[in-house]
Amino acid sequence: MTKGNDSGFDAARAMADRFGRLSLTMLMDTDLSPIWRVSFLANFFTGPIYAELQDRFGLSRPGFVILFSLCHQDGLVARDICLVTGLPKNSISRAVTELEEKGLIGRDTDTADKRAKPLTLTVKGRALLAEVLPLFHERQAEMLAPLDPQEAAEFNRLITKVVFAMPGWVATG
Amino acid sequence: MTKGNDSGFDAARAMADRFGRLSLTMLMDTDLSPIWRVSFLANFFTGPIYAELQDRFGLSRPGFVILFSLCHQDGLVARDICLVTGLPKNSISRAVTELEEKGLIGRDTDTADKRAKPLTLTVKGRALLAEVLPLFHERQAEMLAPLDPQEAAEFNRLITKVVFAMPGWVATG
DNA sequence: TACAAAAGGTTCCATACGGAACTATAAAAT
DNA sequence: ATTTTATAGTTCCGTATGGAACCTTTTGTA
Repeated sequence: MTKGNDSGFDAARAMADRFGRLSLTMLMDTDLSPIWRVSFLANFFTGPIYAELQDRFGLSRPGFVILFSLCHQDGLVARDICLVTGLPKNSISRAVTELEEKGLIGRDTDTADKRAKPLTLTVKGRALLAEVLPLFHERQAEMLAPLDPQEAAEFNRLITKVVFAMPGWVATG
Repeated sequence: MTKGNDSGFDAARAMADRFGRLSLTMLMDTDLSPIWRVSFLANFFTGPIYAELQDRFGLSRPGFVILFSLCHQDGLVARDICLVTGLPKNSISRAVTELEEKGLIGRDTDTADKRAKPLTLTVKGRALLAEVLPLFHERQAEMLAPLDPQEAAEFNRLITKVVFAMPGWVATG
């Protein structure tokens, strides 16, 4: 990428070429540009990668989140996944069934609470996850690439601050 | 909000209460936490507001984006909206038809290019938009509230930098 | 010109999605 | 103890979604 005094112009032109001239307005020149930038980033960032996941690995978005969650904490139940993703419980239920049928996770019944069904990652599930994770790592690296280390650290600090203030204003479902 | 040396703890507890303990792990302690924070913010940020838009005003997400785009630039065509949102053209086509039926937008036929159908905001559409925009403004203010002015400026600078680097790595659809 | 390729929109159709009702178990209340 | 209320998951079903085929107009090419 050109690093000159015209790099701002280059970036704007590349943006317009790829996303249309309107995108410049939406990202920079409206009252809602800050919020639009967040949506825009998340949208074009995660959208394509989940599509690729579906195509290449037959793994749905909820499916991936379940595997990813389980690799960090075994024995989670469906409700845990619902809370952290905001997805409705029937979507998670379907995805769990699907993952179990594919042998990617196991589903027990809690002896103490027979309603709950703790989930565990199988060897096969862990292997698929290992295959898939690099895609996300690459993507994340690309996202942060334009920032130097100090900027990246500051960006992470600020977005963390914003995110941790959310419980105060996000509607309680 | 409590501003003491325990505010970090308070924030973490509030987060766990609202989104589950797992959310703390996902937001802070994984290799993909940076990317997760972006998704998380966008998800819980825009999700509820679009649901409210549908319930209270019968306005779909594509519907809102179309109105919002048109208020900044009249005469846009469906394709412009597709590019800036990443939504497929049939979704936009449906939304446009719906908005026209409700009298919120007008749809001409370009005399120079009879394929294109430039859209315009009607008085009614402009009025609905004026009614709806405050919701987004409030939401945006809440998002940025935890940051002081310098931090907010820096956050905006950094996310802009990230977003404008996207054309280099987002797949060309 | 003609003819192929591309582009803007619409329609068709299979699938994904999420609200609501339901089952089964657990906790709370009287 | 019995009844009510709440919770974990599943199933049902109408709706929304998006890929693919299609129509029409425009652009590029021989």
